[in-house]
Amino acid sequence: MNEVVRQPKTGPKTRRRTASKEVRRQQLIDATITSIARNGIGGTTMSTVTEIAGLSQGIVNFHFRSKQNLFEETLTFLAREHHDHWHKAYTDAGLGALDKLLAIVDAHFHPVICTRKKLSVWFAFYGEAGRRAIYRSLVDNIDDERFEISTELCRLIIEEGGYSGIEPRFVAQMLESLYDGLCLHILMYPGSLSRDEARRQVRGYLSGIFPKHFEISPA
Amino acid sequence: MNEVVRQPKTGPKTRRRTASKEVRRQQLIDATITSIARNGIGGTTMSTVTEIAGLSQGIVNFHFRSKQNLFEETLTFLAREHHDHWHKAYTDAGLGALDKLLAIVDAHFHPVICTRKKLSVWFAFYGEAGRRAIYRSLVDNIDDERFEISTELCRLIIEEGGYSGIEPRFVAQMLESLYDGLCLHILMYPGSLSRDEARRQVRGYLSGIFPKHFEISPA
Amino acid sequence: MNEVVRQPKTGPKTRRRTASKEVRRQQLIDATITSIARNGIGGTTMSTVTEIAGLSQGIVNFHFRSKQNLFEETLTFLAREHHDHWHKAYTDAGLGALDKLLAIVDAHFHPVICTRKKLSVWFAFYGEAGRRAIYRSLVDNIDDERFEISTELCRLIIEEGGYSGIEPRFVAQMLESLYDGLCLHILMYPGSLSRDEARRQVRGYLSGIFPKHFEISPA
Amino acid sequence: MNEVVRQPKTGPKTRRRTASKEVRRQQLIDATITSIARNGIGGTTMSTVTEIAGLSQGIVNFHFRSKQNLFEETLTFLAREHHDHWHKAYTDAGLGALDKLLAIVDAHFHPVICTRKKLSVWFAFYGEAGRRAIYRSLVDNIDDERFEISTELCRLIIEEGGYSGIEPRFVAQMLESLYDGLCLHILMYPGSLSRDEARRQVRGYLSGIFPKHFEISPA
DNA sequence: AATGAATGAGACTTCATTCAT
DNA sequence: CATGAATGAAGTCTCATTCAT
Repeated sequence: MNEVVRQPKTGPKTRRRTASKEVRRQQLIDATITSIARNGIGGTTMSTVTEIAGLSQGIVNFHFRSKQNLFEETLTFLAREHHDHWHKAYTDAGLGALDKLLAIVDAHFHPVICTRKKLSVWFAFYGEAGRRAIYRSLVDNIDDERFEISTELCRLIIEEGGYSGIEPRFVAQMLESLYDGLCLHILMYPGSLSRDEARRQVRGYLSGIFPKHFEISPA
Repeated sequence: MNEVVRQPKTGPKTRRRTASKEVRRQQLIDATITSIARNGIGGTTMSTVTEIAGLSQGIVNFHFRSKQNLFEETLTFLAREHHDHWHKAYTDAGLGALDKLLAIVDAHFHPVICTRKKLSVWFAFYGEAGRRAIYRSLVDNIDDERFEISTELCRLIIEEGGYSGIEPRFVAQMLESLYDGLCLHILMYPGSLSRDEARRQVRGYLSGIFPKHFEISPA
Repeated sequence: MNEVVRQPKTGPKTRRRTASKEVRRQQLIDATITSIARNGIGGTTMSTVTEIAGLSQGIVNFHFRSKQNLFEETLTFLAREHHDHWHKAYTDAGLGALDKLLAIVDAHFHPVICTRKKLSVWFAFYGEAGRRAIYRSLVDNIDDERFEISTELCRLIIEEGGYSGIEPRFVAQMLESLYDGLCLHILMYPGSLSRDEARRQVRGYLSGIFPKHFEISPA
Repeated sequence: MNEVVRQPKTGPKTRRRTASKEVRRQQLIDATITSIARNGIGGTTMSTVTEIAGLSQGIVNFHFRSKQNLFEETLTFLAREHHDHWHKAYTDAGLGALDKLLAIVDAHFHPVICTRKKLSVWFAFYGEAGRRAIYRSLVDNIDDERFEISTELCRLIIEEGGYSGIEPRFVAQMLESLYDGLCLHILMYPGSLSRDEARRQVRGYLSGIFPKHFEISPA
């Protein structure tokens, strides 16, 4: 009664019925970023994320263990992306210390990195005690690495220029604070401060500190 | 939507103290700040606040209309306190423009203002789209006022010193970003950056910009 | 406004049965009717409803959006049931106008329709300003339809019998008031007035108004 | 040290500093009726009542024992008022049985009695199981009295007119149902049915039942 | 007699997580 | 792999009642 020759539903080529694990994960991380930007991290629920991703409710707990984990992986993703970006810029830049430093500066305000969507996530983690701790456990080493590199570059620049009375760590600290302060302003007053103006602010600061290096190249 | 006639099962166990409306309100605002610092704004519930205040659950809705309103009044309180502080410093400072500007700078890092508890609240509002809008509606005019004053002071200083190539608004913008960036670092890395170091960072920046004004008094 | 990451403390103790959306909705509507009859609409809480339905607290907000919506859908269900009942009776009745009118009358006191449980719901909506408005927005068109049909039937009966001094709308209005008044008495004094006696009351009234039509068939 | 001759603060005439108990109670009952009409009985809180009365929160529990008691006293007040009204009309009416019956009918639709505000309270009590029980415990004897009187009047009228096939209790029951049904329509569709039309409906019914009695007196 | 701040039980609602399908 | 119905803890808010003043 059932002699019809059945053919396998899934041929060797159509075996992958659904997206691969990695694709799904990235899809959900992107949706999380979008949702945090749109609804805030407190207004971001499994529903908002999965709805933006166009997937079903329960899938987050399937691919990530929990909401907490989803958030951590989202931050990790952004941190890695950010790191890769400035690190590549730093590596690819010219040989001069200033060039390398400016490459790092510019990386912070690159259109791919310095998005209001992504800034929303960063400041979501800055905004709450518990998440600040998570941030530190996940991102501190990256921040430290950049700080050390920046400090060393400043040291070289100071050496090159024979500047006096300038502490490399002091400048590096200044830069880190400026990145955050300017990004906060970009996030809060979108119309009032553009990425490019922010970049120029930092460069303006550096040109004041290292005047000899900026005499020729106004950038 | 409920209309069941309720009668309290348990008589009052603790004697009730009656305090003036203003005292209770401040008590609850203080508890809110403490709770936000301790648990984050998302982890701050009516329970955490009233427990810290040593009062009963329902009292917040009695004195403030809602949790949302409590948060807004808390921010308003801090904004007013902050404003009064720097504004008084600005008024009381010596007649020189730089003195006034430095007074404003110092006010930002004053031990009463620049507490990690209070910073927690500020950055809680920076951390989420919805709350950023609330922040702006409540604090923008204060921020604007300070920005205008700082800009004008910079203009005067530039005029006095005959500095060239410096844009007053540029410096004022820089200062605002620095306040935020440095405060974020104080909040995130308590051991690594003290209020005093932060203050010195800003002064160091200004001494680089306005060297003539700093020749004699290195502060 | 809360964003604490929650994790259920207790694993699921009862196995979860998954039913179709429509089945669950009807189950909850039935439970709502039962609860309103038992506890009143004010004493009907999400707990009473879900307990009667044997389901968990949160399920009402899952299938209906809110308690308010649950109540509205419950009323809509009863209104539709009632309408379908009298309308079918009206359609199925013999060709005579009186037959059709009596069919409508009888439908009001049919054992499936005229339950104390269901009457409880109707009068719950009559009992409060806000709910009266909801009732009107949901049921008015049905009531209007019946009123128009009844009026037309009365007009035909008057024509047939050559009755004088009788206004069709007047009789229809009388009938509508009688339905409500009698149902209220059934609801309030269960032992004192049966559905059947109520039906006979209305028929008695009509036989007084339209004597010729009742000469032969006393019903 | 304290030899000043003190005079009593409260002279014999100004002793009553505040309104008498009865005045306060009535003030609160009136406010309760207004609130029930405006907010529904479920939306009526101690606050809505005391606010309408222009008094302080805690006063209800002072003059009435509880909210429940306030509601019961409000119903009792209305029941007594209603009873006094129709009973006086019944007593004052002409000697004829029909006159007395019509006096009772008219009393139900008197402008002082048949207010939407007051109807709101009646139907609030009809609308919920628990309150229906309270209604019965408080008002049943009044309703019974009126039913018996009406029945007796109908018996007399039937006797006088020599009507056949009419059951006095049947007519009395009809009248009671009509009162409720018509009042419900007045409450729900204010524009559509006036007190006067309602009164005419009942009279129209009676004129159909007792035609001989209405031959001469048309109104 | 009156006020109104305070209490706390309980209502509605949200939502992370689970799991039958 | 994926879906989405279901659970239940926890949060916000309301409000009858109490009682110091």
